[in-house]
Amino acid sequence: MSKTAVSFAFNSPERLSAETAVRIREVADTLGYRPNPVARMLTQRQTMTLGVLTPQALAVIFSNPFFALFSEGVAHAAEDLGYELHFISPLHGSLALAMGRATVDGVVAIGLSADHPEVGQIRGAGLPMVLVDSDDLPEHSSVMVDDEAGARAAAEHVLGLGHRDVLIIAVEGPESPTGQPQRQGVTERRLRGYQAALDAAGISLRSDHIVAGRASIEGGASAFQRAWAAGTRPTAVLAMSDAMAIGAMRVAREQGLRIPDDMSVVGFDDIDLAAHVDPPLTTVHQPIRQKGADAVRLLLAEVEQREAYRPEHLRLETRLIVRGSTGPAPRERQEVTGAT
Amino acid sequence: MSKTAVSFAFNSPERLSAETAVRIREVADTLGYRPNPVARMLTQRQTMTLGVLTPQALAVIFSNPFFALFSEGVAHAAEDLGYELHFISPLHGSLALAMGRATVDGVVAIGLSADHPEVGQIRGAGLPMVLVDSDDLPEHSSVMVDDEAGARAAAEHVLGLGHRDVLIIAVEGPESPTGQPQRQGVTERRLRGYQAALDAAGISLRSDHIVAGRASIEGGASAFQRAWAAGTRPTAVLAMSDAMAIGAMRVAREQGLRIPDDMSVVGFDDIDLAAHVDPPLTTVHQPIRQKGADAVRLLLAEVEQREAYRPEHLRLETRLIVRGSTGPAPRERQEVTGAT
DNA sequence: GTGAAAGCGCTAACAG
DNA sequence: CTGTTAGCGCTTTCAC
Repeated sequence: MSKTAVSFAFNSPERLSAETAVRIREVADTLGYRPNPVARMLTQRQTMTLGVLTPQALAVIFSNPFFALFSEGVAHAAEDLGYELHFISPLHGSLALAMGRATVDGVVAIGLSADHPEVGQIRGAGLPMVLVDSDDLPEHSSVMVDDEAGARAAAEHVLGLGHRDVLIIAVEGPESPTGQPQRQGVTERRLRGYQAALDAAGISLRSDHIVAGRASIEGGASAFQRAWAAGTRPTAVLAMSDAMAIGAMRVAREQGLRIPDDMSVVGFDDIDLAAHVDPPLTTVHQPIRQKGADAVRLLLAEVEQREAYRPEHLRLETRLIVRGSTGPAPRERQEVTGAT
Repeated sequence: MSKTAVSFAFNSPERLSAETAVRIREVADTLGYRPNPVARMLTQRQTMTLGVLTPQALAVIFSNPFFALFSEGVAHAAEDLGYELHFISPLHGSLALAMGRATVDGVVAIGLSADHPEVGQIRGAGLPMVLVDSDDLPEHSSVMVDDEAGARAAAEHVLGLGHRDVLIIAVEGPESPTGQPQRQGVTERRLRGYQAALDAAGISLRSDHIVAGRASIEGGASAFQRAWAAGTRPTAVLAMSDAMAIGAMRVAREQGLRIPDDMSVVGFDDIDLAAHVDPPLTTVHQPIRQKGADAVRLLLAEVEQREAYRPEHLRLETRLIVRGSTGPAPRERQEVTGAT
């Protein structure tokens, strides 16, 4: 009984007499032996593991509904295809360091702009990668969503309801860490969408009617709070994430506003919670789970057929979901606002 | 410039002239070279990765608030200590298979009873492991919560409010997969707690006043629905998870019941959502995040000081949080119930 | 059907 | 300070 025999017993039992194979496995069981998976990875030159690269600490992933939904899609696809998943988040503050440790066959990067140093590093190393919610890099597959159209639809909706005084709650830029994997690119695209609708309606957006915060309930609450304290009295709020919209609603309510009677609110993402808050949130739906699943599918295309591989660039649809948080612009409030 | 030099440049730059080290790293960068982490793991005989063994598909982890909270704790501790995290969930339906692939230095097993075959496999292989919400195995550290005391407190609370007709919504046994990582052991312990309080009050629990379902909102809804359809009209519901309690509340409301006026509901876990439903859920708080963090801490004690290691068995406290979903037993309803 | 030997890419004694 | 060498534990041709 040699090493070869043992190896065969585990990997290609058919090349051994059935009897020997069984015997070997029994002995292995008794001894508590298991083939060392690291050594195995080394000789096979593949890890059967996919990496999910995120600029966030792992702990926030689990508390961020957007990320949780995305991971659900990724996990589902990876498991189906027999791959393990490895979440790569900053190690001792450094994503590059974590990336150096990561034993993966390819990487899904979410919320990292294409000029992020780690993205360059991975490209240089020739590791397969797909970019999600980033920019289009010709050599890499990517998945994004039509943020601009979604934002425009949201703005057109409130405009159609007669609102003329709109507050935009944006996600903070990359300077300060955001609570959600959406960065410059996404924020910019959504802003462009809002702006386009306002322009078309001949409404100019005052710069103090754009506030920013982290993409969380708290972030939305404090951003709205800040605007309110500064005397801003919009009849409608366009938030770049549902979490922020929910935070804004909470503060608004604390200020005595009724939603949607006194003020309308629109979110973005359509996380599960959106339908269950009171009032149910009008929002822009994006297929978050599917983004994750598609990203994995694209990544595996690259990982498994290195040769004839052609990058694909997916752009998924968004759509406005009208629920209870939006309504006609209030007459009196409009006047009050006019006086502000 | 030899392999050694390169290795040093990455691992112990101080053993090289500063100049050479820099030069090597530059060349490496240009070439897109990075030390192969798998080979590195092999020679170092450690992976710097911890495994989280779960009987659930990864995709459900992200949609299960209990699990998300637990993972948050695990992730936080692991990141602090410089370890990567690897979630080990059934591969092609087999946990053993996934375990075979897993390149980890140790494992946190959650919701797996001690007699689970994979637990035996890991023990046999001599891999460090800590058990969470399982049974106590003398050779392995473990973390659990005082489920029995928590359940008893919940039951005593409703009893103290005058309730005499109580419905228990339990988590399904291991036969059918549960939506939450709590199995036989946990279910049994909680049941024991409820029972003890009822016994002490001289109330006998009819067997049709225990229903079970998956530990999710839907599971709770359908379990309550089933009981209701069978004519059960309790004045109080004790659910073994907040998600189930919330599901039961939804169905109760659909049946025209007002909570807590017509019926009281108590949950278990105290997930974030519990405080934000309407009415806010009275529940048994357990330190879920901390369970995760403690498990990692214990695991690392074993991983890093193999020798003088002594297993520890932690039992964390639970405590009743009274919120708006419980109130005095309704007089009339009690009579109605009596007639059922 | 089974054993011998080479090598996956790296680290770490050990010389030089 | 730098190069040589021997493994880490496995897989995999290639003979037997």
